[in-house]
Amino acid sequence: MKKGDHLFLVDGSGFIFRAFHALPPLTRKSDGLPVGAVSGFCNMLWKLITNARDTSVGVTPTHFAVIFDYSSKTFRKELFPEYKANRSAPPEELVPQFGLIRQATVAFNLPCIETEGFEADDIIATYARMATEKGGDVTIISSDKDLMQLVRDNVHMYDSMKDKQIGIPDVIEKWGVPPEKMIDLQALTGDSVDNIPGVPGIGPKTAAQLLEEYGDLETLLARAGEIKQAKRRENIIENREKALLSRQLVELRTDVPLDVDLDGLVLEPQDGPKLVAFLKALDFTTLTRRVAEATGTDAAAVEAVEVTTEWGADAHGPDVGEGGAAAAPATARVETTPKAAPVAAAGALTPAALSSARAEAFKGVKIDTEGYETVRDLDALDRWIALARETGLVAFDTETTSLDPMLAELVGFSLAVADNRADATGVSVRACYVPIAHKAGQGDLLGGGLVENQIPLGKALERLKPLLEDAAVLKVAQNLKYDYLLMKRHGVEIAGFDDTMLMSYVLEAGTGSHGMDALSERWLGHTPIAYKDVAGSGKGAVSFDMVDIARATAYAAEDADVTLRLWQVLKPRLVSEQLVTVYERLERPLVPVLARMEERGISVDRQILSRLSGELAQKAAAFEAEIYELAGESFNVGSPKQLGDILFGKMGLPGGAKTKTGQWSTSAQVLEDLAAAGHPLPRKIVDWRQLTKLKSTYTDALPGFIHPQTKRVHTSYSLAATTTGRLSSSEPNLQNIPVRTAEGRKIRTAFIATPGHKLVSADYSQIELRVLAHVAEIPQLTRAFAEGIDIHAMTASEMFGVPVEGMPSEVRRRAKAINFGIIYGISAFGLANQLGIERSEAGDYIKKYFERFPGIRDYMESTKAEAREKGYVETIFGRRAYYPEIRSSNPQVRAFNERAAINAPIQGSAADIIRRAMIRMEGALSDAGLAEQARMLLQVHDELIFEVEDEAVEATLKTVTHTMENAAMPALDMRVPLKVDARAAHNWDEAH
DNA sequence: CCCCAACCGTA
DNA sequence: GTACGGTTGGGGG
Repeated sequence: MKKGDHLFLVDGSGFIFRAFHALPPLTRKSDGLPVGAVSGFCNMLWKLITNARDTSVGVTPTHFAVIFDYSSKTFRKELFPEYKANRSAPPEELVPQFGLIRQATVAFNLPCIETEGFEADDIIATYARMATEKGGDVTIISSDKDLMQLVRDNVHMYDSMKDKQIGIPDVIEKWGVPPEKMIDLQALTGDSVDNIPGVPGIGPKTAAQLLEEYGDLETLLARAGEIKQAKRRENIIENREKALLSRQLVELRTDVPLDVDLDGLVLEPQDGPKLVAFLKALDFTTLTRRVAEATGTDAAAVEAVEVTTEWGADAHGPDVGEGGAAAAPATARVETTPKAAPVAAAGALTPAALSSARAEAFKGVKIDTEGYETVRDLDALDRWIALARETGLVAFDTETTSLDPMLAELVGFSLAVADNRADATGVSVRACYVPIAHKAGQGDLLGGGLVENQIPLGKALERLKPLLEDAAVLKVAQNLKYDYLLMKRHGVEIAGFDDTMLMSYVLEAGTGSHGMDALSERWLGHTPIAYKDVAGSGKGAVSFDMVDIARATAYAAEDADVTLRLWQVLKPRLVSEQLVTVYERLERPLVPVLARMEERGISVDRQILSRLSGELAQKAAAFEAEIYELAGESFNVGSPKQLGDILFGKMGLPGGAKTKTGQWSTSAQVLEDLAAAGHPLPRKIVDWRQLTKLKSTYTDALPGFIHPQTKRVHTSYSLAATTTGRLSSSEPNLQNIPVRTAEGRKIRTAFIATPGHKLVSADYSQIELRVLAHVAEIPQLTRAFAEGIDIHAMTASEMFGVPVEGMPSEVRRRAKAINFGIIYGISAFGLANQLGIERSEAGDYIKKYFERFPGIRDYMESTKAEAREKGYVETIFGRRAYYPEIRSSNPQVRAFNERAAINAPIQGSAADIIRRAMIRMEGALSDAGLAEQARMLLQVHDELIFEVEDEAVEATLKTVTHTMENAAMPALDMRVPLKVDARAAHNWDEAH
């Protein structure tokens, strides 16, 4: 090693833990072997070996080593037996990956270093010393704070997951001390993870301050008597020995005896076949392809190597992989690289076969993200538009400055078309990116001039509008609602579209994410460029207009490309699964409806919220004072942990339930019980929590969502977030605005109609019980609904033989709880909890209920059976909800899935009904001549909220009620009438 | 800085 | 007992 050489030291043991938690779980498809951390490790190594210069490391390594911990028996353990004593066993999915990562290192032709009795950190420290003594530079690939003491001018750290280099200023910024004082700082603070004691009560801030004042640990200990704060002074004097011991534990050794010297760490060229054989064994298709290409290896000709999950002291040496000890080694199957399947003409294929053939074909073809065209002028754009018109099919995607379509500015858009003249599977896809508003400069106040050679926004829209609004050309997008809303703000109303996200949702609700990356992975076997790799993440993130256009082209055009490929696979699958109707009647038409609702937003009175915030703050403060008084000390009331310590530790109250982490629960239920037993404090806590909840979640947060231009609040609805078919609302969530308590309802008074208007709220009465009566065909329920009888009273009367007239409220309350319980897939445990009765008594109720309503038991049993057999259940309109875990061997998991499967057709059918009402609503209002006067704003599962001109209120109430009550027709004539209550008022509280 | 657990708001 | 999303505290790197 000489000056100018650069040694990379990878903290292998640290990486695996971090990668395991940071990366999504990944398993080998053939056998479920967990390989997520190994995958992250391999990708990181490959990137550093081939491309370190383009990362924030900025240099190419000449020397390279991967360092591991040997075992837990180290010199530190001898020094301090409790060292790392509170470490729990690693997660079971992680265990097999330890061995695989060592094997990966060998496959990469990299030295794999470990030394008995020392930790990886000591070895790293030793090599770093050796290299710098020879004049070389060092980069430690880790973000572990324990290694920060090594940072120098010529020793850097590198966080590979964040692509961030850590130098001296970074250490100072983060810890308040330079790297060489990190040892003293850690000696003072200790480390609960490694069980290093430190000085109690001293955290990083205090430690940095003390070191700033006294220089170093020794001086500090010598002059501890001078510290002003009494408690701190005592602590330090008392724990002097602990601090010194901690220092010994924290300080890294730089004299570890090493078998391999620096010259043994010279970076060797990659052995293509050897590495490919390993990567293939783990099914890392993308990386296999990359490596094969870069090393000129014919991947198809390489046989996957056998891999082993063995490791540890017994597995050391060259015999790795031969081991026959405890765990049976997981062996890879040998597999050839998929080739583009020969496919017959589309006309000869069934939809199912076409979908599969396309998926197979796509999986065998690499997507080349460098081959996309950047469209720089109108002639080129016109050629693409002509191509789209010619084929009648184009994938469209926008790139913007924000995830919020109400705030986003258009930066560019991408198009993809399929070449019809290629084979019928449509494998040949061409894509382009059209930059419009990319900026140059550093993003400071002055930077940010438009990059040259971009089509101006106006010109682009002028060309794009006729294409997007022409229903004869099918536009395909992923999560179209976003692009629809954005384009609508630019005066373009997209017509004639499909949405791959909604297609996936219809096909497989309940089986995971429907985001594009996940779909691409699932259907195409392709990992698209990650957004954060283009625009950064966290602090280093930039908006898309600051992204380099070449990079933006690769990313954006790939999105359109992938979207079109997904469409080619998913569209025929909708046909073969007979889900076209669900998609076309319940999903796709809702996109423009929701986009318009979001665009309209609702008016929120800032003054009301601000006044409420003030009131809540005062009341909460008063409660806090009383709470501290009763507790005898002040503490963070918002911390369940601290609260638990006070209630069940200090005050010795009887603890009730435990949380799943073993903490005492301080839930409202537990506190209510304690209050009922005569303890004054718990009641105060409950009240305090209510007030602070209202303040932080609603009165403080809502004003921040008021749009700067429209002055209204625009929520975002997700169409594909739930398993059952419900919508969800976020940013802000307007589906959980308080209503149950008087205090909470005040928040609803802030949701108001603009002058000259009213808010109309229309909600379905008992829609889920009506759906249940319909699907389970329960005569008593059907009759009661037909006659408009109080359904809970009827239930109570049937069960307990009590006449409805003069029924005690407690009896009705119990029947009501049972009715709700049925919808939720009742259990004796849950019902007992709800009613505060014994489980046996709850069991008796359920038994009696089933005797009276045997149709419900039949329905529940048949629904469970259906879910078990088919893996999914269906709503009355044919929407599917998948429950793959219903066959779990874990009884708890199974029971949970059974209850969910029972609930899904009920909740989901109700969701379908209101979807149908929403889809028809604008037409109905328009037919009634109300299009201009009544605007639908919000949906809250069984309720729709409109803003209506005063004169149009009566007519709107009528139209809305009628549309909602008849929403199931004509597709379905329900056995039970649907009932809607609607009213109008100035604010949401009074309208509801 | 990110993630999870606990808690709690709605239907 | 179902379905969600948001806030806080706390633990981790």
